[in-house]
Amino acid sequence: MMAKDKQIRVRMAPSPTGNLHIGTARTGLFNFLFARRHRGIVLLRIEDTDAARSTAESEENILNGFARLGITFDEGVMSDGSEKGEYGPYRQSARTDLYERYLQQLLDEHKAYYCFCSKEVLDAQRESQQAAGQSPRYVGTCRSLAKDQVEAFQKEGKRGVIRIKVPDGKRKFMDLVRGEVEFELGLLGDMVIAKSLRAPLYNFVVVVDDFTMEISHVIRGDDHINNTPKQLVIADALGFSSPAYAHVPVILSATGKGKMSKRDGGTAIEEYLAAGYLPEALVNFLVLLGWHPGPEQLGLDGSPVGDREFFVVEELVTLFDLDRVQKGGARFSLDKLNHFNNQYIRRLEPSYIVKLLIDGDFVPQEWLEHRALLERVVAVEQERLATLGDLRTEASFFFEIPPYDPRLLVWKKSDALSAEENLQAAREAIKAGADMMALAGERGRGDLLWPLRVALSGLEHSPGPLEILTVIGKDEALVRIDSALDKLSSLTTPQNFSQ
RNA sequence: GGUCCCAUCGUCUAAUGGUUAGGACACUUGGUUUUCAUCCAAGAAAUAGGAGUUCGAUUCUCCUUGGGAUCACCA
Repeated sequence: MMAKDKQIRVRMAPSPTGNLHIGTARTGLFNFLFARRHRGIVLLRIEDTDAARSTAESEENILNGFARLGITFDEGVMSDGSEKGEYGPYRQSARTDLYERYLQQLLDEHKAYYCFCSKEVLDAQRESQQAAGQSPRYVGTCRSLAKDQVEAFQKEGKRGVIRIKVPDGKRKFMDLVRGEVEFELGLLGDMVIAKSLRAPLYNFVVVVDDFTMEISHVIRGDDHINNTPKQLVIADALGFSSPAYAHVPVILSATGKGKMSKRDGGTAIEEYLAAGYLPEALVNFLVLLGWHPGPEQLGLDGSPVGDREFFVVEELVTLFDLDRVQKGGARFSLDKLNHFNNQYIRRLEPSYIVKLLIDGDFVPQEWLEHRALLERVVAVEQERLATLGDLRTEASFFFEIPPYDPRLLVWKKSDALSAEENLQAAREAIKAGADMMALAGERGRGDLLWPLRVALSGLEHSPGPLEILTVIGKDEALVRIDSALDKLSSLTTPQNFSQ
C-alpha cells in the first residue's frame, strides 16, 4: 500500500506495435482523468522492449492519437516524440542498462537462474499439463543447475533464458476496482523474465519501471490482471514496494463475442477521427464505457449531475474516480457513439465546422471554392450528420444535382400534371421573390413543396425546399426547376400510344 | 481445460434491505412537417435460475448457469 502523502503518479504504457487502440485510448483517458482529479502526474512510457514488433510509425500514431483526443501527459514521451521529466529515459529500449543491473542482482542473489530447456520440451510439458487439467507452468528443471553446469552450457554456445524463482503460497493484492484479489503462486511456475541480460521481458521491465518511476497507481486494462501476481513476485524479489492497482474492464465487441475487434467498426482511434468523429464526442462516449458519475455529484454548474450524460473534459476531471468504475466489461455501441457525435456536431458553429472539414479533408476540393456556400450547407445539414464524413454524401446535391427519375417529381397524392403546374407556379414565385409558404397554403403544401423539393435536390429524402433555396440561391434554383420541368414534360406529353 | 473476474431493459447504466426499479442509445406508436431527419408526446423493454439469511432480497451469503479475461523466450 502506498503512503498517503506520496504524490500520485500514474502512467500510460502502450507498446508501439500497432495504432492507438480504442481500449488503450480509454485506459489512457482514465489515467489522465485520475491524475488530474488528484492533482497528480500522468506520464507516458513507451514499452518497446520487443524490437522486432515495435515501430516508429506505431509510436507516432499513438502519440498523435492521444494528442488529438486531448489526453496530454505531464512527463515521459511528449507528443512530438521528445522526452520530459527526471525519471527517464521513457522508452524501455533505452533503459537496458538499468534492467541489466537488476537482472544481475537477482541472479547474484539466486532469486533468478538460467534455464536451458528447449522450446520443444517446454511445449510438450505445457500440452501434457493442459491435457491433465492442470495449470500450465514450468516444472523447474533448471532451477538447481550448478554454476559450472551453467557455464558449460554457455560455453557450448547455448544462450539460455533467465527465470525467476516463484515462491509457494498465496499472494493477494487490493485492486481499486475489483477489491481484494488472491492468487495461488504455485500455479505460476518459474517464469521467464528475460531472454538474456540485455533482453528483458515485459513483466520484468514493467516492475522495474513502475518502481523507479515512482508510480503510485497502475491503472490498466483488465487483460493484465493475470500479470499482476507475476509482477508482484518480481517486485518482492527485487525488494520493491508495489503500486496500487486498478484494473478497468475491457471494451467488448458490439457484435460478436469477446473483445472489441475490427469488425465492430474499427479498433483504431485514427479510423474514428478519419471518419469524422469529434475528439470531444469520442472522449464523452469512451468515458461512459465502464464508468458513470454518481447522480448526486456536482457538475460544473454546481447542480447534481443526475441523469446527464454529456460532459466536457474539464468537468470529467472533477467527477472521475476509480471507485465508480464498472467491474464487468462494457459493450461498444456505434449507435451511441453516433448519437454523441451528432449532438456535438450540432453545438458547433457552421464556420468552425467548415474549418474542421478543411483540416480533416472531409470534403472534395471543389466544395472549398465556394466557402460561403459550404457554410450555408453545413448550417442546414449539421443536425442530420452522425459524422463529419457523412457530409460528403449527404450534401453533394447542393453542389451538383444528381440524376433522378422524373417520376420522383410527382407527389404520391398527386399526378404529373399537377407537379408541372405547381413547379411553374413555384418558379414564378421564386422569380418574384413571393412568399412560398403562402403559395403552398393556397395550392396545397404537398402539391407544391414536394415537386419543388425534388426539383431542387433530386432526392427522395433531403432538407426542406425552402432551406435548400436559401442555400443555393435564386439563380441556381431556377436552373434546377427548369431542368425538372424539362424532365416532367416527358411524362405529361405522351410520345406515342403504340404500346 | 487451469486460473482470475463479472452478472439490472437488446446496449451503456442509475438506485434501494421495503421504489410505479430511473435515465440514455436503439426500437414501436401518435403528433408537427412536403419527404427523410429534427422536434414533441406516448409505449414496449431488465434485476439469469435455485437455495439460504430476513418480517421483507433485485440488494447480503452459497450453488448453478451464462459471459469475459488470461494461460509465450509478445506486450
